Amino acid sequence: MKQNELKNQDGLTESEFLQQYDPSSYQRPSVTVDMLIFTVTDEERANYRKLSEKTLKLLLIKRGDHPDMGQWALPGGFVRFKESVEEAALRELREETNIDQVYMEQLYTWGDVNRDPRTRVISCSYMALVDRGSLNVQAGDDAVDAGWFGVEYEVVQEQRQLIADGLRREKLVKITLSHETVQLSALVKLVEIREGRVCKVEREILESRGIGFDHAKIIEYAIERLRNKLEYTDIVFNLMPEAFTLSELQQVYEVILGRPLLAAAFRRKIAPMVEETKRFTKNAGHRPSRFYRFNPLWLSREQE
Amino acid sequence: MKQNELKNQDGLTESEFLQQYDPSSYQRPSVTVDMLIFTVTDEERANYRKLSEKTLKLLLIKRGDHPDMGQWALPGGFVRFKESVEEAALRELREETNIDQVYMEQLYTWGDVNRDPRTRVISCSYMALVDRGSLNVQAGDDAVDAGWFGVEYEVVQEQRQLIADGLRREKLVKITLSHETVQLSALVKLVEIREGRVCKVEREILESRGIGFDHAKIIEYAIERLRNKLEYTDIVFNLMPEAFTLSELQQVYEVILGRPLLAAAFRRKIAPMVEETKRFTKNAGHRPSRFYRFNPLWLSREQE
DNA sequence: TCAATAGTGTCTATTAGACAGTATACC
DNA sequence: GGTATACTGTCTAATAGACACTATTGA
Repeated sequence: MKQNELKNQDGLTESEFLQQYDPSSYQRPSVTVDMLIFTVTDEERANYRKLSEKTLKLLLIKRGDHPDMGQWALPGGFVRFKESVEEAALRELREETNIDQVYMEQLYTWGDVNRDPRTRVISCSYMALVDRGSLNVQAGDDAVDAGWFGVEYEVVQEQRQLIADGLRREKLVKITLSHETVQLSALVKLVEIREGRVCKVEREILESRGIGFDHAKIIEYAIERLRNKLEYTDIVFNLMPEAFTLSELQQVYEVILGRPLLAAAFRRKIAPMVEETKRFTKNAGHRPSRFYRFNPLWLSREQE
Repeated sequence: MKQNELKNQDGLTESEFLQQYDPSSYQRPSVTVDMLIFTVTDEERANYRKLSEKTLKLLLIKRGDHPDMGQWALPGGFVRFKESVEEAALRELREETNIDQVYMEQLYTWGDVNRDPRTRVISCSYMALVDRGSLNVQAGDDAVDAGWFGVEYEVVQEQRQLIADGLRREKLVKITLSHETVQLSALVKLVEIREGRVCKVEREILESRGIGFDHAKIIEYAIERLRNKLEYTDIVFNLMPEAFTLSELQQVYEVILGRPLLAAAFRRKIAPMVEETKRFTKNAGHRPSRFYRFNPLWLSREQE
């Protein structure tokens, strides 16, 4: 940015203006990042020839200090004055997972006034997708414990209602998070009101068992985004190892979308995104499956 | 949030902890909102029987003080300590356009360290779509002038390049903004690097003529989002008056997407989103066109 | 009558869903 | 041989692109 020689109403040039500018003259909110770190894991096989099932997992930290001490929350922390928001997110990611070569994207910024009892906190959420193989988790510094929670997302109620000059849609989503013996859950209400031309979506936490702050809302949002992007981008491959079978890939889609897919159609759709390898699975108790890898020449449409 | 009777490492309960918590102990960034307020206007008709052309317009404010005094920038301002980020956006919108019943959505939060020479500023951008009819613009308080700028978006170069273990895509976008005799322009470079599983998109401003701060980048991002959402949601109707013809609607699509559409396919696709009225255009110099209105029963897929 | 737009019909290509049918390992 | 998965073929339905064709007005 070039310096500006114009003088403002007080007769100051840009550099004079900046010299007298006092940033401490009003109260500022704090800014944090919240990380939604997802991965997919294999569960135990029920029997030697069955495929192992996949589970979508989310990393949570047990809060070791106030506020919401003892509850589980998204990893995250304050954005430092001299780092960008993205750098803060990468730093948190590294602190929690010990890796930094991962896919990460910004989700949404949560700006309500009373999100945190300490002070006014605006939080910018990021979603990271990591492949289980490259992972070696450790608890963050201010956390008693960290855990990968299995994620379940269920729409328990859906309503549509005509109102004056528009429509109101309501959806109740139950989110269940489980890790060893710990089970957390939340009920999030999504309301979409359309009145005339105004359309507004609001999220409200009706119940939050063991999940700190307003993080249930953020988790709900992230799962929706993940599901949507799964369908029109190639982000899945961030959850996969270097080589994978198409059945595994399909399982990952199914566990994230929460519904079964037809193999034939799935393979057709996925075909241009992957390339064959010469390797096959072994000792499966059934027909071996070919390994594929991501085809980087695949052209995704521009995102977002 | 319930108070917590647990004691932390210092032996404090939650309420004791909050009492001794000092939020002023470290330096904080400022948070602002930047508003991308779009509308579509009719240009003069070239001849009595031609249709008038549509133009996509964006509201910009001429900066009346440092920094970037004299340049044009997105309307916006600081988020106050006791208002939510969304409230701040609505407030700015009201200050600029004098209306508050409009469509608005959060776009992205820009968190680089040196975005603003005054101090560290994190900016949360919002897009608002308004219909020209309900509009009566006035300049904001700290602005010398406000103007609706015609928006042109042109991809001037596109490159794909194989790199070790991945792909690099580069796109140069030229944005031109014009209002009366003022013409602003910017060249934004978009780089998408895909190395192994890591995928990153970065935006860089190569040239910015008359556009303040890093706003050219934000404008580029907003236009991309607007284009994408046009295709899979019903946001167009926020840019339309209560009643409109399908040709007008198609024109709006065309001017935003920057390419012509085939009428037959367009009508088929749009059909379930609109409902007929009994009114027709008059004195057009050609066959009259039926007016339609938005059908609020149309079910958009869940957004984002 | 004709310029200019409004609106429809239909052929084709592509894609998603459904499901049957074949292939192949390992116990 | 039987089980469980891998993978293909094909019918159908839905949708998008292309383009020709008909309809309707005001000057």
